[in-house]
Amino acid sequence: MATQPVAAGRPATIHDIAALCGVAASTVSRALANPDRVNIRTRERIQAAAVELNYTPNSQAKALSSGRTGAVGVLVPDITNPFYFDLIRGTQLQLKAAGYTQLLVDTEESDEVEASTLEQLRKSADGVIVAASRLNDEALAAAAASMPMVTVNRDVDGVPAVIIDTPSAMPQALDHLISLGHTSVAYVSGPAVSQSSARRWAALSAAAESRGVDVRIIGPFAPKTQSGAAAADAAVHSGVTACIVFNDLIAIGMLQRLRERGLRVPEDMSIVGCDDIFGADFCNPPLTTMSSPIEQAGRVAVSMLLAQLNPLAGGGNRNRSVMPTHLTVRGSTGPASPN
Amino acid sequence: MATQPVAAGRPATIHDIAALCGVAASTVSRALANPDRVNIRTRERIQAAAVELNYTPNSQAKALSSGRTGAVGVLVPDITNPFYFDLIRGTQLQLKAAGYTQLLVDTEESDEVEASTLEQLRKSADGVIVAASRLNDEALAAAAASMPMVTVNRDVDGVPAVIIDTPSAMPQALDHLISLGHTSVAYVSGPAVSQSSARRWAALSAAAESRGVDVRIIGPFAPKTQSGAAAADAAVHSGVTACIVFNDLIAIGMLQRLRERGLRVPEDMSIVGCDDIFGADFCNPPLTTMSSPIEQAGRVAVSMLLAQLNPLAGGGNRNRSVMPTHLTVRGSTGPASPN
DNA sequence: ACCAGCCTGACAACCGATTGCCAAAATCTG
DNA sequence: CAGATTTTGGCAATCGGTTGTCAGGCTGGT
Repeated sequence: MATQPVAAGRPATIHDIAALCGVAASTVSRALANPDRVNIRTRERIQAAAVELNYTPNSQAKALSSGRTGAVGVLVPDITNPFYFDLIRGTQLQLKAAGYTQLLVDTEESDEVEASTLEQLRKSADGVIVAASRLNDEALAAAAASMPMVTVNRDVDGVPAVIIDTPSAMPQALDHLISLGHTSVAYVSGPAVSQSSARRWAALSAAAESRGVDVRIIGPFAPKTQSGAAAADAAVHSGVTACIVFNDLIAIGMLQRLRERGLRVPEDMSIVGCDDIFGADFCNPPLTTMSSPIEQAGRVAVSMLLAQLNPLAGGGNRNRSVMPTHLTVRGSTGPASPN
Repeated sequence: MATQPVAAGRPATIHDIAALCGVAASTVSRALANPDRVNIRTRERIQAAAVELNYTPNSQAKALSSGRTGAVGVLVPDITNPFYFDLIRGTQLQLKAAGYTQLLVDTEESDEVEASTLEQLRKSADGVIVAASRLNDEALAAAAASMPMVTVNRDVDGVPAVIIDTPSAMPQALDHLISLGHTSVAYVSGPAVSQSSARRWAALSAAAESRGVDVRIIGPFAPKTQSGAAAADAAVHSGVTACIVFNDLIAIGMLQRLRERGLRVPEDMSIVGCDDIFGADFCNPPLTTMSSPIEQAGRVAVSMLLAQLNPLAGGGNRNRSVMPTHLTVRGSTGPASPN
């Protein structure tokens, strides 16, 4: 089939179409962009020519003249953290559906990388989705003021956010442990700059107070399985019989460490994770954890961002969306040892 | 601190600098791009002004006029497959170090999505890294001819490739099983269009032949944990005592299924995975698998691509790089049951 | 048939750089 | 000190579109 234009290697431009149809380039631009600004007959000729020449608009040129880039940045602190997989997939799907390109950046848990990335993206993206930002509130608010932004798991005044409501599952988790007979529980905290960790701890300690059980905090720990060893040792040393852990990565690392030390889970120590990441269901023992619709969170974040970009398109401009979370009980929690 | 230019919201352009320094825009461009084309004094004035105005070049404009976009596409079949995490991180780090932006795309295991993505990237990226392509050889070669490309785990004539040499570890794996007394082994194959799976099977069956053991192939199976159930059932039904599995995802799924069915690993069935992904070390039992330096593979792929983009920069233009693989023995393999 | 007013499409400026070409200036040479 | 050579920096075209402005053609009303 000779559908390919005989033309040279150079891809077709708007000018080629114009020449072929005997009209001006601007007319071609209009015919393709806002079709009713152009006579239907001309338009059809142009569209036919565009198809024949296998025309695809040059996105750089479009971006340069229109100011819109058709790209959205997605910033995550650590690409290799499974928690972000589903989030990324959610944003990717929704962005693609809307005709946007996703620029995925791993900010390496660093506020500086995050800040410089945002600065760069100001010019090269129409907006950004920032997951688990490591920036302080001022910096984040400033960045949000300079370009459309949606945060995930980070609540800053005036910045639209998708919040994965893990704190609300904290009482559930605590009650679960209490019902198993635990009275002394540790919260294994995440990075000091993580708002998520702070919120989880706040919710947990409030719940503990109202129930009259002893909950202490240990940490902070980096959100990696490797941190699990230190966390496990700290937990054992603190004498608690159960831990609620900032995230599954650390929790899984703790599982491994406890096993190494000859301690049994859940007989000697119950562990509750957070996020229900890939692996939480098949680690040993399977991890009791808090689950939420992460991929959906990604999709919602994109929708909220697009609503900012096209204010006209209506759709009640929510600026805060909360994703539900629930406790998923598996094998890593059990009755407190009679001790 | 008032480092910020008093200037309006609009970010500084090359013209602002030119005006401030009383030179032409082209001079500014040169001063910043190839500094020795311009008098050192002028250059310093310009650089100072650039700093003062907080100038950052507009990447679209740069791309439009220079033809180079400063972006590299990275295509993976499934973002949520942990195998690609380290690869992605490797490419990201190396690309960032070289001043490139990574455009990460999930092609959803679909050749069509892959093809259309490549088409789009032709205009908006300087090159692409294609991992585990689902395209046929002709389509891939054609795409490679139209833009700089490096493949990962895909060998096509004339296309530079990084090959993760899992096949070379197949004899190791087989010998490991033989030494444990297994004489009847199944290869659990991956997607029919996966060249990796084909190569692994070829290596395995060759090794089996030379050793006189019985190896059969079952599958194909999609590279997801969910496929593990069907794979496990098929393996059990085939009567083998050990499986070498296309990848860890399927292997982990099999572990779960076998447990559900009341079969013990490794007592009733030994399982060898492939890739040593996140989770392989903490699943139950920990998975014997084949490991390679995946992140390094990503970095090498980028280096090879950059070598294509800047041919001058020297650096022996290899067009094929093989990453070593070795067997990592964990708990999922054990002596064959006397049966 | 005449004039107002709407359609249509062309012209040209512009987005923010890069780059070939050329002239003025500075330096070197004899 | 004149002529040759090298620097240095400006002009203007170009990349591929978008968009404001405007003139001419067509329509309709009277």
